[in-house]
Amino acid sequence: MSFQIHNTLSRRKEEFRSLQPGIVRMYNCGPTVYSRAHIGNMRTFLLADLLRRWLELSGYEVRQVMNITDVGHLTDDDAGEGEDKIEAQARREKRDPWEISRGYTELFLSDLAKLSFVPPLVHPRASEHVPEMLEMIEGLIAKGHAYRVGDDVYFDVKSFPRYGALSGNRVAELEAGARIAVREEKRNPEDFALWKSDPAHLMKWKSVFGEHGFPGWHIECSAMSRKHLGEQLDIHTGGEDNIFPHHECEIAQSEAFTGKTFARYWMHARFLQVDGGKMSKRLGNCYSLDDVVAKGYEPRHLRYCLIRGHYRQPLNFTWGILEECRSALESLDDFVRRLRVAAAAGGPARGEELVAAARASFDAAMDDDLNTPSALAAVFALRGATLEDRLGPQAAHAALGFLERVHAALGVLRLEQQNLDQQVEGLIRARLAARKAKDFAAADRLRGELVALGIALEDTPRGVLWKRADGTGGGPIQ
RNA sequence: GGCGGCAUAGCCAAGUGGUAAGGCGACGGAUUGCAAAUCCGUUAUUCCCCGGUUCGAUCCCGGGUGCCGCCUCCA
Repeated sequence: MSFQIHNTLSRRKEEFRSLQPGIVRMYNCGPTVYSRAHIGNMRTFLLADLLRRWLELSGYEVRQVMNITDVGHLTDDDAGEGEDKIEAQARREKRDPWEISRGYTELFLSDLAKLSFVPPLVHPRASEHVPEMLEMIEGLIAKGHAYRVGDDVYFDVKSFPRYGALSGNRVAELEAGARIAVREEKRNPEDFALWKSDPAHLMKWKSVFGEHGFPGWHIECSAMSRKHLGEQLDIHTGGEDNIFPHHECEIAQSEAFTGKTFARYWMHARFLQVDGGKMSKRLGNCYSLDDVVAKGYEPRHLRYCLIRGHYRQPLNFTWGILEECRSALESLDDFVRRLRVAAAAGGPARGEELVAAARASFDAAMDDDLNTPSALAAVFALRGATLEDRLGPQAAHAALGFLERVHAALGVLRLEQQNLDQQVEGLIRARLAARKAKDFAAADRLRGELVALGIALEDTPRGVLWKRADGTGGGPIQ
């Protein structure tokens, strides 16, 4: 079975094949760093991380680029009007816009790290790629796809007949839409800004178009992907809202400039819903990772919560659901401990076919357009088999290996072994001896001491399992 | 108005033209020195509604209803 990807462009699943054998060039639309990223943002970025991980496990070298938009994203991009989002936030916070973008960039990267994202090759900043953008803009003018009006530059949508192919929008219908762009200087209402000039703008650059210019939002991705990955991408990802206009515009700019297909596979994540609807500042449910942690959850609980649904399906978030996710994940932690016990125990070889079947199901699910809910089901099926004691030591060992793969793909398990300090291990062994001698009073007293140290015990037929009260660590003592 | 998506048990969520994975929760039983965990059993007979195609549809087609997204800031 090969890797199947749902391509927004064709609206169907396609077999994934990279342009260059063994190498995948992937560009992920990243955040505009004007505020704290919320858990909905994370769902979209998680699609990128999941893809990265699965492609690598499938044997590809993945050249992954996720941009940081730190300039040029206006509150009304296509009209080329409105305020720069970062400058607007700077005004609200009464700070320098560069401070704003730097601060939120750091927070964003720290959130990704906490959520176990595999770092991309590079997180290019728009502000550091203005020369590359200008090169493309001037090239587009030279090729007749863009035109200058005063010190502004617009892309001429009518010069690119495929405009609308990704989103299904037709230019004629767009004109009749709710958005009426009233920039009379534009040739067509749907033309979008490549470069704007405004002396009042705080983040600005000199160029052939004047002293006080700044780039349009869409051009950054075309320029940065070209610089870091070349003219043709294998995969381009983003949130569903990016389909139009952002990605439609990127295609137009890049393809008009290079004459080549920009990206072959487009993948878009559905918006996360909260409390059954769109999250909103008004309702106060634009939760960030900090809110999740403040409620006592670990980042991986959120990660699990986000992969429990398929990325193209609607997914709802509530605190109650997050709590269910914690329970599910803890039962998987327990599964790992049981496996360690079974691997260390003696007994005949058996159950290897169950591990092989789980792995086959898991791989098939992931190959099917990253069907994480189905992949998770394969893991739980193996957990069931383990708890029924159907795995011999070799199979248990193999199962642990399988879980390494699961973790490499999903990043939600806890597999690291933690050693007990000698004092604690001594107490556990003393209690074991007391139980064996049927001195239950002493055993319970020792367990009390361990609880005070934050260690929980569980007696099983094969020995004692310990774990820390906070859920970390744990393993068998025999 | 244009473009698109979704509707599966108490909650969450896969999936298939031949009668429904998995998780969480709940209930009953078992096991355990105790505890915890675990095990067994039960928990969807309209898979939103109405038509149609078919030997047969939850899955295909048409219509309806509801919700969501883009077209306007948004991942």
